[in-house]
Amino acid sequence: MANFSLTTPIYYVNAKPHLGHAYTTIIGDALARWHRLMGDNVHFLTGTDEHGLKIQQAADDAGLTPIEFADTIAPQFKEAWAKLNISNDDFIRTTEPRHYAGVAKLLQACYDAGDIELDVYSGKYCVACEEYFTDEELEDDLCPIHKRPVEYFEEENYFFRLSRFQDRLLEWYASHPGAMTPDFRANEALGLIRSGLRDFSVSRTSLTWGIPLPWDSKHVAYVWFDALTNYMSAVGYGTDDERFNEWWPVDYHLIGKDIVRHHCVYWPAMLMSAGIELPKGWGIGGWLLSGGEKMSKTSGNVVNPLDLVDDIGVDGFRYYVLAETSFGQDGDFTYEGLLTRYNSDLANNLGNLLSRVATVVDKKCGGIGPSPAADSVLATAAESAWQDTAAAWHSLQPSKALEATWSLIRATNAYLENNEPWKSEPGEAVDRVMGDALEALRIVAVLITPAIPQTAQAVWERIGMPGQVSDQRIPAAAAWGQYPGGATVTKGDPLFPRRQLPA
RNA sequence: GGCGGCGUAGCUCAGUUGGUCAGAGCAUCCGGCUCAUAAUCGGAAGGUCACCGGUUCGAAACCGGUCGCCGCUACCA
Repeated sequence: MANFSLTTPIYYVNAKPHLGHAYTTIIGDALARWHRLMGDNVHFLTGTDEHGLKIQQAADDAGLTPIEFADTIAPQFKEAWAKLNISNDDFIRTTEPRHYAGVAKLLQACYDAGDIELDVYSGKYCVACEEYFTDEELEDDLCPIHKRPVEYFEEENYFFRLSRFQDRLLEWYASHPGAMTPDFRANEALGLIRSGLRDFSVSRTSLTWGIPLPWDSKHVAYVWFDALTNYMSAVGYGTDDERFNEWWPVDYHLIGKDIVRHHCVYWPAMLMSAGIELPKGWGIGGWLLSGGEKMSKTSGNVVNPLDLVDDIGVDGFRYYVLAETSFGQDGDFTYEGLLTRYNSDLANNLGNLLSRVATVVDKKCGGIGPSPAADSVLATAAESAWQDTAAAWHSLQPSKALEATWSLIRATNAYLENNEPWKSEPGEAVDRVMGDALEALRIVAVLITPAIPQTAQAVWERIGMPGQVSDQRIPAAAAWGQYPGGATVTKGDPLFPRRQLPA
């Protein structure tokens, strides 16, 4: 059994879970479930990033200590993922002891390698923000947030000598083509490296809410060494070498396009310095916009994913997110689009297919599902459907995977039209057609498991299959002809009641 | 400014290395069916493949140019 591990970014606890978090996490979950279906031993990691100035400030504002504050937000992410049916195997918080151990170990390794050195960070600093700004960010030399003059400050920081890694990074990526997906995002990342790399600071003395440097406790690790290291500390780096060796390197880091630099440039350089193997892959997603714009309170387009789950169901939401967007590209969430997808694909195609099959089996076969024919024309449709579905998941294209699966649903609807079993008297001819349709639905149930697991199980049970569909294994379970004659087929309420589009 | 990408049916987009490549889904219209959630199946309509020029026996696809749009360009989806 092969190991397959993947990660989402860890989410900063200065905000509650929103549509963007849900988007990346759902894609990760579907991919994790696909690999479990393939029989891989999967480790799917997500978590929360809890250090830093903003948390310290937010905690102060709330009259809490930083950890008390983080303790109020982190559970909200866990609850959100539970509600979205996210099957993460672990949830790491950067405030956990195991993470402290991992960060300390990585920092020490890079320090020992001579790639972390004391230097002076200088820049223009807004006292109100307690942040540095670049000249581009300043507006007429004023802080863009407070509109007040900034001061020139110098601060003693430890720096990671990223500038030493430009050639090594380019060489590594050249010898690992396809590591970053999709290609156009990979090109952007390579462009960043070619344009020259500057050292970056890895510590602050002005900050207290963080992990102290092992060799100089006056300094606290600054964001990147802290956050990125979660991917390793979660699987034992610094605490359990055996476990770490089992799970590292990770197969895929799923990330958003805005953190490419840190994951595809900083992170591999840090690992090189420490003498640790690099990740095998990066999946770089676009943003899920809302009504064509990035979500923001001011434009009033903020979408709460949990509200949508209440409205359209967890699988309705998951399906929409996975089917409507092309991974890598920005997607656009619209409520109309959500309902249109739901009606056409889930209610009309899949849900209605299940309904009509159950009814005909009830009327013509006494409610007992007949076995399929080995030479059904649907067998070839099923074969190409699962192969195309598999290929799409493996190239990180959920929307294509679903499209491929849906081709079998369409073929099955057409098959029923061509044979019109409802016109025939009960008998062998009808049994054959309905057995084929049920077999197609069995395979569909398997193939939709990663995307819409709850629905997959419901279909599985309605057609009378025993046990958990998630226990099925591809490719064996995708092979034609396994629906056992004699199973009880259940008519029931529509899986996806059609929804009225708002006028 | 620099680097990169895009402009194909009303909409969202597929179109490997140039030769049935002019396609899919949704939407629209017509017809069939009535087992089914007014669902489904079939068919039709609709595109000078942004524009101009070039290479070629042949280009949506290769080259040059024009117009338009977009992404990335150092701190967290």
